[in-house]
Amino acid sequence: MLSLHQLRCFLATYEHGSLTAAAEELGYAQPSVSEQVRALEKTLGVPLFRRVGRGVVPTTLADTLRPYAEQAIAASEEARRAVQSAVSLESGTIRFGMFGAARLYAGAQIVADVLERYPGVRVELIGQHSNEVQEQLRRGHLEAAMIAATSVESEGMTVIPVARDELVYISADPSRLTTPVTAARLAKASLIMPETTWRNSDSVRILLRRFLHEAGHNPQTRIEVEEAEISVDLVGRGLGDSVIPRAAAEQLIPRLAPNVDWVSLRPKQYDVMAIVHRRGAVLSPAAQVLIEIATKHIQSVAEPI
Amino acid sequence: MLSLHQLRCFLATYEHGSLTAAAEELGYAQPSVSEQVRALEKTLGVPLFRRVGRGVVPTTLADTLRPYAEQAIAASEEARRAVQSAVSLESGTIRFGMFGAARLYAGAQIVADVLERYPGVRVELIGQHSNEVQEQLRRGHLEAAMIAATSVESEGMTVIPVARDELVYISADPSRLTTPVTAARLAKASLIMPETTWRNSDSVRILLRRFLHEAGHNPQTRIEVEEAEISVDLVGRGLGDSVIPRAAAEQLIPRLAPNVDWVSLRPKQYDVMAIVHRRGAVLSPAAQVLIEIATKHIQSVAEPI
DNA sequence: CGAAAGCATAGGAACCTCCTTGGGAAACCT
DNA sequence: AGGTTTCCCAAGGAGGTTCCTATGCTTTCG
Repeated sequence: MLSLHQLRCFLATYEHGSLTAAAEELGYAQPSVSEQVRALEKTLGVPLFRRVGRGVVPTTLADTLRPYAEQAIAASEEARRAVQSAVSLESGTIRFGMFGAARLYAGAQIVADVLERYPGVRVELIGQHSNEVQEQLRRGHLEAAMIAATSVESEGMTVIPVARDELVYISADPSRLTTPVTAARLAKASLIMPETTWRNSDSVRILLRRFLHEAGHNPQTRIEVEEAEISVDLVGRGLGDSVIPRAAAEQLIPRLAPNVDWVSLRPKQYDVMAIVHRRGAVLSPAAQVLIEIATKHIQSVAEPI
Repeated sequence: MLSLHQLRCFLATYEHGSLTAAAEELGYAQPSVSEQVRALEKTLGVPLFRRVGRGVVPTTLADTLRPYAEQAIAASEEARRAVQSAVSLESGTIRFGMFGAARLYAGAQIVADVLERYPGVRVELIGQHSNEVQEQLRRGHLEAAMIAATSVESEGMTVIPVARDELVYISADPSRLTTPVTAARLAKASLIMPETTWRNSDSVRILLRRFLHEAGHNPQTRIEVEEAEISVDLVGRGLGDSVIPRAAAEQLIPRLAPNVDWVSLRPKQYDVMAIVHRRGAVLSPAAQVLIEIATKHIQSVAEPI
């Protein structure tokens, strides 16, 4: 089988017209280079050099081989270089999981920050929802992620809480916002909830279910939609109320439904955001950078833990 | 050190997302591929796959590496292919030595014939003079050549005579061409001789010197020029006479000096053309092809042996 | 003709490659 | 939930490769 080592020896010999000189350049003894070249000639089945008195002379077949050999060597060296520069974050891709709400909070700003610090990299923020992200983590397609920790069955995962965000009750009807909403009142409300696909494992849903169960009530939603933006929009149209993280409320309400306002639950409920990665994993520099930046931003819009 | 083998294992693993599948494709046991990949990771100093439960998942560094690995592999395969096609004369270069006069006889026709039979090849006809060609042979820069055998000290060389060509006396004065020219007459003639640089080792000179010496005369040349064409031209202008191979005379006189004619020497003298190569050398297909074609053409203009 | 240069060969030590076997973890299947 | 399968890693050993030193042979050069 053809090997780079053989090609290296061939090229050195070709350039020097001498096995001895090639060996010296490569830091080997002369018979070693001789052996490699002979092996190459054998695998190709053709003579590459004529052994002629003092020295060796390339055949025309060697002339034919040379450019390809050079290309192979060059590609292998390029490979080394490219990987090194990627590992030092001069290039390459940083891939990081992030659930929908967190992206809403700070996604664009995080990408901008990373690109400012590492102009050569490509950034991928992956995943729509915490559970989806978690699945990718579990499968190893992601190294680390920022997720809503409440929804995590954390087996095999290391979870590092970073910030918490209060869940607030939003409504277009000011009369429902005069006092904090209790479980009893929430159970009677007509709710519009997002994240339909993840109905049973969405962290906000889990929190609400627990909140209601503890007071002996059952959750009940009137309208299910996929996007948080749409549920806020619908609340603005007076079709129902909703419960969403406070940072999401502050971001979405002014934009989508200025007539909507919010009030706390009683007792207050918190969605916890956390960094998550496989237990025992050694994080790449890329992942560490993104964790650092994402944490900083999340903590600037939500409450640090 | 990076090796093609490692890259091959890496690529197979990358494509299958599995060491086992890669091993199967490559025809190895799984631990072997595993070892190669680990060695590659070690030499690069970076992780290329995350080992995650069942299967492995490429890291972004693997994504970075892949195109370079593919390029290196591709170049090595191209190398193989290129050499094979060159050895089968589908491509590559045929290099062949040929002394000036022989090129004059049939050079262009030989090149045309080779190209017709092997459209992909490049042809190099090398060398101005038999001695120069012979030197290149000795140094191994040429595999084989067609030379004027008279001038060869053939030690270490295999010489295969192919054709002989009579040396003829040419003149613009018809009165000197009525009878064959003897050594006595030649000694008195005013001669224009080509191949100045090779004065002492040119085969025609050697033949003439021997021809004259045997009759007790000394050679004497009036004008020395480099090119056979020029000497014929000068003979046409009546500045002297010359002795050149008959085939050269037939080719050059109509073109350069129609008023010139020729006559034999007495006794007739012959320049011998031969194929020459290093003793014991195994000739490449390319060289064999050129020998065959050149021989055919030389024998069509000169007298076969 | 002797000296120097340069390739080939030989033999042995170190290393690499590949295999088989066995173990453990994750995923899949009742 | 428990058993089975899948897939990876680890270990150990056989066989091959690589690389060295030493030596011999041929060519070249003074």
